[in-house]
Amino acid sequence: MAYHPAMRSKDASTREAWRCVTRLFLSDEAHDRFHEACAEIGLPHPGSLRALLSISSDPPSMRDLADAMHCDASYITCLVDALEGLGYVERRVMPTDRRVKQVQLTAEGDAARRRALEVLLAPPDSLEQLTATEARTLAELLAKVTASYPPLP
Amino acid sequence: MAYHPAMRSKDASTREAWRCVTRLFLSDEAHDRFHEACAEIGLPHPGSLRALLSISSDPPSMRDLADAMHCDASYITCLVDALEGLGYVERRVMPTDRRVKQVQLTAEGDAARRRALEVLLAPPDSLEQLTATEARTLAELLAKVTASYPPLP
DNA sequence: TATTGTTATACTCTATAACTATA
DNA sequence: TATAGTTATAGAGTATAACAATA
Repeated sequence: MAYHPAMRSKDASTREAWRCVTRLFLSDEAHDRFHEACAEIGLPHPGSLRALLSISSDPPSMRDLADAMHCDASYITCLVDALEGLGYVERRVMPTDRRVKQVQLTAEGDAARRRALEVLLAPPDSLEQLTATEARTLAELLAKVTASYPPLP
Repeated sequence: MAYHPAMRSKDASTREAWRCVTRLFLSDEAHDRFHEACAEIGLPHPGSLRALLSISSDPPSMRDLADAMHCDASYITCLVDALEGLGYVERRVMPTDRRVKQVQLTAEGDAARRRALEVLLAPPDSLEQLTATEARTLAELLAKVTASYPPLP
């Protein structure tokens, strides 16, 4: 195969970028932030915060949540129990199919979610050191990369 | 306070960049990759892979590993047991202080680590779609951001 | 019969407490 | 006495299996 400098360079750059993401991941920066956000709104599991963030204005069923979070339905029961206990969500039996329960965000739940996001999305010091131009470029590139991932409320 | 467009823009960009990182984090992309890498080299816990990756050529003590991983020493015992059972590391009593055990990587351990990294550092499809220039820019910016984080072997 | 959700239970990962050996 | 490491045990988080209600 012929030498192809552009391809080789692109591959190396892509790998280097992903290596940095992996380091970010291993640094527990985002992980710790997640636990802080849970503490902020009194949630016991990180799982219940993920569930809270997954609930859109179109109320999902328990099964929808299980699918979105790639976990077992029984665990969703546990997570939604916690959210309901804090008054952040309500279970509503769907009239058209009485097997299904829809998970509806309450006003308190919406406020709690906003507070949790405030903690979660506060950038760490390592990002603050970028110049304005660098920050904008980074945001644009990462937005392109994460376009296919589930949105954040 | 006076209106200061550059600052405001920088803050918004930084937040947007971090929001993307959080989405990447929530997507379980890196998390799943970690489990794949564990399976590749027969490790039971993700923790034991983190430990394997933390071992430098200057063999750390059990306590060094516990400090580096911010976890309890007893858990390090469990992780190193797993690594030793697979022949990836050896415990060596330090001659100058016989309380201390140094964790030495074996040739098998070094090979396993390389295979694990191959899985771990293979960039996901979402990154492959960048152009060569974009990938290079992203790598540079992320390298700057993660400069203060622990390195990856 | 198949699907939604719940309960009861078990497994995995990680921490705490009590202990041994060395300093 | 204090520190390194281990053992035994307990806790948090998540899954599996059996079940009830509805379709």
